[in-house]
Amino acid sequence: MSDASGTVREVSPDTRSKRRQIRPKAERRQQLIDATIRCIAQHGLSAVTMQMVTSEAGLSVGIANLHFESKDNLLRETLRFVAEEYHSGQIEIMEGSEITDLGARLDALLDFQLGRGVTQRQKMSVWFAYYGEAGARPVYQKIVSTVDRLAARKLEALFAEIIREGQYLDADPHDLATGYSALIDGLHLGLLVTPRELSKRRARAVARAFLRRAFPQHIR
Amino acid sequence: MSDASGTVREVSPDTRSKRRQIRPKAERRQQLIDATIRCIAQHGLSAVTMQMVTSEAGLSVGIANLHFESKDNLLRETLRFVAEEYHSGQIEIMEGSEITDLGARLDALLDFQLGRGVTQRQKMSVWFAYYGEAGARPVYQKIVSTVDRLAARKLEALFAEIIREGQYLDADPHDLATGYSALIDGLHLGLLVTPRELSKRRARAVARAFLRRAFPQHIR
DNA sequence: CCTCAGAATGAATGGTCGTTCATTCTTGAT
DNA sequence: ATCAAGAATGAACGACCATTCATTCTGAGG
Repeated sequence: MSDASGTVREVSPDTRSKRRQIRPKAERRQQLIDATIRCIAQHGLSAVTMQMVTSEAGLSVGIANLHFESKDNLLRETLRFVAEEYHSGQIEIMEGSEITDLGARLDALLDFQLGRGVTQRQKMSVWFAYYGEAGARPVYQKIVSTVDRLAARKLEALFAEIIREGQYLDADPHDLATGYSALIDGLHLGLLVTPRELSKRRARAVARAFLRRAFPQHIR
Repeated sequence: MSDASGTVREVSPDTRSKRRQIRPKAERRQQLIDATIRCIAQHGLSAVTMQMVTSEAGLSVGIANLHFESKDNLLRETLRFVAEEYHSGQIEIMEGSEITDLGARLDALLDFQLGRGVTQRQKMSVWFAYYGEAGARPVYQKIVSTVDRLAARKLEALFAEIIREGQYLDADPHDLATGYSALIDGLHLGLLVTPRELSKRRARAVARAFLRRAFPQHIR
């Protein structure tokens, strides 16, 4: 599981020195993207400013335009990062060869989708902040749908395998995959907007109930 | 100067004259909320400005602060309007007495949730624009969750009735209602972000398949 | 016809934002 | 030790935003 950036890093434990540091370009870019994620989660996409992001990253204002050409570009790259992290995680599970049992693979997928890494408020906030703008920004639509399509195909293939193995009649892998994905998205939304009324535990139970009704022999 | 020249005369037949009109407060408020919805859908919540909204409504800039005290308040009232419109529509169906057959009532609910009125891009855009900010704005969370809770309870009650009538064993109305609501939310999201890959027709089919698996005697 | 309460206007204001770029500083090669 | 390359800084700038309020205009009641 590519968790290269899952945790937020805090540099230089002791020295809180203001001494400027020169770091490779790739590292600064990631540092800024991480800060952007934190800012979106805390203040909302529409309230994010460049000053906010750069100071969150512990850097000066000018640096964002040095590594990304503009605010627009920084936001775009941040969305791309979050989207790819999520989808590559899914695909790794669906393609991985260490899990051969199809039911176990479904379980692993569900754990990833509703587990620690993904459902952190930070990531979910970013996710839906962009969805909210997607209607007006074709660029965001494209980034998400491009990466989404591949995951959807893989999920459909997995479902088709399960249907074949379990000989589930009148079960359409395409519709089931669409429904499952929508269900997961909806649960993420519930976790974000009404966390008081929907715990992670219950979200998992609900998703699992969906799978159990569809593939009773494979789940539980 | 002669009016026969290129200059446009003020006396055009039925066109909107620039003559200012005085209208009751409630009407102006709704006019501004409608304009706000259109602006959010077209430009995204983070790009909406007061000038944009007021000119979309065909009014002057000052008027927004006359009827709503601030931009923040206008946006809040717009969310409240959309949220209440959606949820009162649902509740009307679930409480209405003209439909006595439970299966038919479910069908009506589904038609409303994925039908013309709700899934118009405008409304969905607004919906998710606010969801995106909900993580950072407790006010939005409160508006949505307050109105959501009631609809969720009604849905759960409807499901419980159906379960009793159909004697569906090991079906939990609470989990089923949560799952169904999440599914609908997820389908709305799909319709908004990837309309190319998810048509309204298919969204309805997917939701219907969910209900059919849960309540086979009542659906289809 | 006149009056005037208050609805509507939009130029002006003050503040905030994204972006720039002259300057400073760091680092690795010499 | 010296230097050049270029990473990092942050004050400054212009653009744009929300909000204000002096002024204009409207229409119902007298």
